[in-house]
Order: sequence, then C-alpha cells, then structure tokens
Amino acid sequence: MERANFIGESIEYLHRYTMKSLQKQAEEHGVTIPQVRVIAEVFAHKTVSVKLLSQNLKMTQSTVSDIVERLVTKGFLEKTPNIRDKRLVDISLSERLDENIDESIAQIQNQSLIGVLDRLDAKEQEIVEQGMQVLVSAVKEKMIAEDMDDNKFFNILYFSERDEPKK
Amino acid sequence: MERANFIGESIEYLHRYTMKSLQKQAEEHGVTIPQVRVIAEVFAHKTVSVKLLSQNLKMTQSTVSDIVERLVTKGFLEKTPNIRDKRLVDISLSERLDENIDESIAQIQNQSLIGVLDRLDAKEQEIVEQGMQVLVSAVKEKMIAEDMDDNKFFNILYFSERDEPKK
DNA sequence: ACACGATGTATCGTACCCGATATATATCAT
DNA sequence: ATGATATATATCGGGTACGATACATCGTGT
Repeated sequence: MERANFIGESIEYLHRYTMKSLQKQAEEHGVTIPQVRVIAEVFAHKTVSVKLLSQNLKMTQSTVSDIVERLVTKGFLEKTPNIRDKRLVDISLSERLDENIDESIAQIQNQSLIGVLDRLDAKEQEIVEQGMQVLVSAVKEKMIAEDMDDNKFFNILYFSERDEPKK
Repeated sequence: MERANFIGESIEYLHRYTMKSLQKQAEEHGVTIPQVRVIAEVFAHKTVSVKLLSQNLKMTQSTVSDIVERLVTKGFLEKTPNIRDKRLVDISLSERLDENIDESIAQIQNQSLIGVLDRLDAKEQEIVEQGMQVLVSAVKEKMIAEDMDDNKFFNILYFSERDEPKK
C-alpha cells in the first residue's frame, strides 16, 4: 500500500530530523537530547525513581538506568537510596544544576518543531495536528485490540497525564 | 508551545511503535528492520554501493557500512570490489537469499502501518496523509531556508525518486 | 518466622546511529 | 607526470535502545 509507505517514511524522516535538529541545541550544553528529556523530567518532579522515569519517557528501565548513570558521572544528577524502600533510588538534580537550569535546558525540548510550525498558517497547523491525533489514536487502538504485551510501556495513558504512574 | 509538544511526542511515539512492531516480523527471519531496509534496497538495485544505500536510506555511510558488514557475516549479502572504480564496493544479494526473497522479506517494510490504516475510513486516512505531507514539506522548507550543512543527506529529493542519486 | 513471588535496579550482550578520522583510489590542475 | 584535492569505504569512540538476567528488597500467606 502506497499510503502506508509514505507515512512510514515520513515518520522515519521526521524522527531523524527532530533528533538531529535538537541535538545541535543540546550539544551546547554538553548533553544529548535523551539526556535532556531525563533532566527535564527530574526537574519537573524534584525527585523520581528510575521506574517512574521509564514510564513517563517511554524508555525501558535499562535505557533509563544507563542515561541516568552518565548524567550522574557528568555531575548533573544525584542518586540517593530511598529510605523507606531500599529498592528504590531517588534521582534528583545536582545543586550545581539546580540553579542554572531556568529556561536553558528544560525548554530545549521541541524548539525546532516550533520553528517548523511557524512556517505554517493556522489552518495548516490544524491539519498537521489532526493528522497526528487520528494516526496516534489508531495506533493505540490497534495495540489494545492486539493486546500487545508491551502494555506496560505502550499503554493507553501515554499521552494522558504525562506524569502520574497511576497506581 | 503546546502544539509542538504534542507533535514532537507523537513523532517519537509513532517511531517507536513502528520500530517495535516491525521488529517482531523481522525477527522471524533472523534480521532487524534496518537490515530489512538494506536488503530491500539491495534487492531493488541488484547491486549498489554503500554510498548509494546511505543516500537512499538516509543513514550515514558509517551506519550503512556496519549493517552491511553484519549482513555479509550472516550470509545475506556479498561484497565485491568494483572493477572500474576500486574505491567502490558492489553489494549484492547472496545466492541463497536471491531466491527465497519473494514476498517474505522485501515486503516486511510497513506491514504494521497498513494494519493501522485499515482501522480508519477513507476520510480519516486522507487527514493523516495530508497532515504528514504538510509537516514534512514544512520541515524540508525550513532545512533549505537554514541551509543545513546536512544537505547531502537531508536534501530536497528525499521523497522524490527514492532511488536515483541524481548525479 | 519463613518461604515465595513480586518489584526496582544494575549489568551484559547486541544492534543501531552518528561524527571524526584513516586509508585507498580517482580526478584534476599544472 | 606529479602533486593537490575530492571521493568511497572502513574503523573507532560514544551514546541510545532493548531484552535477558542477576540481585537485593519488599509484601504476603502460612
């Protein structure tokens, strides 16, 4: 099916573009964009566990563990064992980072996409957003229908709260 | 900007979904999906260079070199130095693969996306396709406007011919 | 109190992906 | 012909990403 082909390529293209584009901004701070995403999430929570990060960022626990480890080495994050549950690790911003973080890092996120949308008029932006919504919804429905065992990561609350693990 | 946020997350989500979903099919053949993409491209050309693959697949030359190397090791591809230009390497399917390839591998590509689109009616599919078109066009325009030095890889003919390097 | 299953992290192996660099070959100017 | 430049590939280092596994800790049931 030609349409699926085009959409598949588009997704691949857009993904690479956003990654590459954001990377340039992140480099100036000496971090990568997955690292920025982790930092932003930690910043939003003040203190989080690896588990929570992996849920909110939709990465596996092992990936998050890796990234956090590098950020600790770089001195951006700090890990302290949780008192109440010694399995948990409390991840928080290092003091050094806790001040300079203002807009600089936390807002790198989708700077480039904003620049892209600026080139479109209101109507075109609507079209783009609607297309995304429809497609994402369809994907989510399909996953539910097929009962993918990735349910833990790719579940229905992906775009809902963005934060709460919802016990 | 909220809209940019949503779109950025959508792209990330769709990318991960398509990758994960396709991976399952590819696994049955003992390959990964980047490997499938390379194989399909070689299949379409009968014989190609690393350079051409990297242009058509929008991966860097080093990435393609890696993947080709693994496929050679697995016995799926063959490398023979080009006679007329000894810098070039001719990449082709191994004999073993040249027969069993029929539909099986070459069409793995976007099976899952088709399944997703099937859940949408004609009108919704239009919306999705249009949204992608508008967004991709805007991205391409922005890249031209900013004269990104990635021009060699991310250029205007991305979605045009899909094959020709266009000398 | 204790065994057992569930849960949270870290670690390992593999693949991908990129930029930078090295090497060999080709091409072009003189 | 020769030297400078350009091109094609391979290689290296580092970061991402995942599944599988190991390990410690928690909770529960008995």
